[in-house]
Amino acid sequence: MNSLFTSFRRILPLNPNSHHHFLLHKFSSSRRSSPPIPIQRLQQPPASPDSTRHQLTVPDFSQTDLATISNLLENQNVIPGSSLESALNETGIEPSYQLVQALFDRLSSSPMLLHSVFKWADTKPTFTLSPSLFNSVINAMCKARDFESAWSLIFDRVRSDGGSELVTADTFTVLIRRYARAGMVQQAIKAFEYATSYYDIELKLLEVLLDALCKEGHVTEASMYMERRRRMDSNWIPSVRIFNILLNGWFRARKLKQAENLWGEMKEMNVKPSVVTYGTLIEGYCRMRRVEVAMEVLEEMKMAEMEMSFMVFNPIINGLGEAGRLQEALGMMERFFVCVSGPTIVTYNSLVKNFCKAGDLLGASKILKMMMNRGVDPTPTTYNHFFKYFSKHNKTEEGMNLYFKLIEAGHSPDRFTYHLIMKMLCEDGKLSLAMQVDKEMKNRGIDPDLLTTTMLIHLLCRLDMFEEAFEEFEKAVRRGIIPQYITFKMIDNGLRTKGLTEMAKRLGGVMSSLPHSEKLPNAYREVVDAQPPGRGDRRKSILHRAEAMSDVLKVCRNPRKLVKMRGSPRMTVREDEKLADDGDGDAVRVPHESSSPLS
DNA sequence: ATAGGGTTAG
Repeated sequence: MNSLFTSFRRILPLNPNSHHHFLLHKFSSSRRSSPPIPIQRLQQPPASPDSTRHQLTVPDFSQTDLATISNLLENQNVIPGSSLESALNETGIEPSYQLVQALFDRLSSSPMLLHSVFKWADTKPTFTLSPSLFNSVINAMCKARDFESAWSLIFDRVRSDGGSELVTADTFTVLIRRYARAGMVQQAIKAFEYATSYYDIELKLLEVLLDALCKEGHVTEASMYMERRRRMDSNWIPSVRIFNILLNGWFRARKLKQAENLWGEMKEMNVKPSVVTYGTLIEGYCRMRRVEVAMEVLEEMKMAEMEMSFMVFNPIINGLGEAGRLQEALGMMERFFVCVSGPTIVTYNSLVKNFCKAGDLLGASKILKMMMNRGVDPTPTTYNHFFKYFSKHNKTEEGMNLYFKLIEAGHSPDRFTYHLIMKMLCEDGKLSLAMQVDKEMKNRGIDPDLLTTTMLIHLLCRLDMFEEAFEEFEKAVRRGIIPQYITFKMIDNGLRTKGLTEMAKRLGGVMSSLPHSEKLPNAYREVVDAQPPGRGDRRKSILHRAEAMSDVLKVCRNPRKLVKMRGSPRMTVREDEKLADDGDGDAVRVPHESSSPLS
């Protein structure tokens, strides 16, 4: 830290007359001690609904058992299930609720192993299957797209009269949501119809069905299904909840016209809108950049004496800010103050963002002061908006000033903060600072990633420091990062031009040991073909290209979010192999037909 | 987990 600070002063002498020096004092006023790095992690298995019910029972699964079985499964994964079952029996391990649950978590991608484990546990007399464990088997099977096994499990447990202790409405909820997620709309509907023919749970499940379809991007189908039911029973009036679900679906799909039609229909049918309805409308209109209309809805809501909260104020304040109407946004916040919930961190962050976007840093820091006076602490998101501004306008010095202030005040920058800072420093050619920030980022527990590594290496190339670039390249690979092909090419070209063929060969060796594509952005190929590596403005455009490319490579961690944003023309999502499994274990969508008993 | 609920885009 100290060396970083000194070198910073050497490279960028502090300028007390900087336009943005007022920022220097803002963040430090909420001085607090640096939060300790959490060392201990929870050792216990995640609590499940069933285990919390018997809180006093000693956890009944040992890590050794889990390891033994995991090991067994790994070595058996090509041998048919029957032999696996006997192998499991030979271990002599008694299945328990938690052990089985833990195994399911590990097996979510392998339906066959899942099935074996389930059968192994299920045949033991000491093992009793609870409804929630049963549903989690169903869930795991469906997640692995083995709907057929899920159905056969259900049919095994359903009595001839259709009743069952295990098969409940929740079971079908799981099934329906999973079908919807897999894009199998017809199967989702069939599952719903099957369930409702046996159970008296139609209303709740209908909501589940429509909600699942809407959330997975099938609003039209959801809406058509509702219409069909209305035609079947002309007296039927859909619940507010159903209207809300569909309204939300239309807005998510950015179909304003349809949303408005439904809203009209709702009024025609005298279905009284709820707070959720108003919230959905307001948020929806704001997202469609129709703040004006959103504010009309707000007035209507007031007339209806509905309680107004951050659910309606936040989108409007953000909408006004996005439209550059910052004074009105502030005015709206005044109204917000008098309501019970009052402004939240989201409100302040949104205002800070839009003041920064408008280039009004003074306004932004006033918001900052306001929020801290009200006891709301800024989050990394808050100050990232400032960094965004500094990075965009090449205000490296101001950016670094802010960075040091934050560190001194005990704040913890996040990954995005470091991305912005590194971008700023690399574009500005501040090599030694960039190297040190990179180091500090590591020390603070944020692992360097493809993006920061790429920026750093490309800077080295720009500075004709190809040997150092190679060194960083190797380091990155050792940390498990696969550099982009363009990065390799840049170093390779540089080394060859400098006559360092031996090093170039080593570089080539490292690269070919890595799985990689050989695609290059067009802009790069043009430049390289036209002129050998050198300095000049066009080199800079390469850097920009490379950064843009690595931005694209950022993987969305949560597939649900992709689904949420789907249909938005302003969002470009590459639905390719990069969208593979994440923590939740949801598989990539692949069109796939099921041969469930219903299809 | 699921009726809205948030985070940064040219």
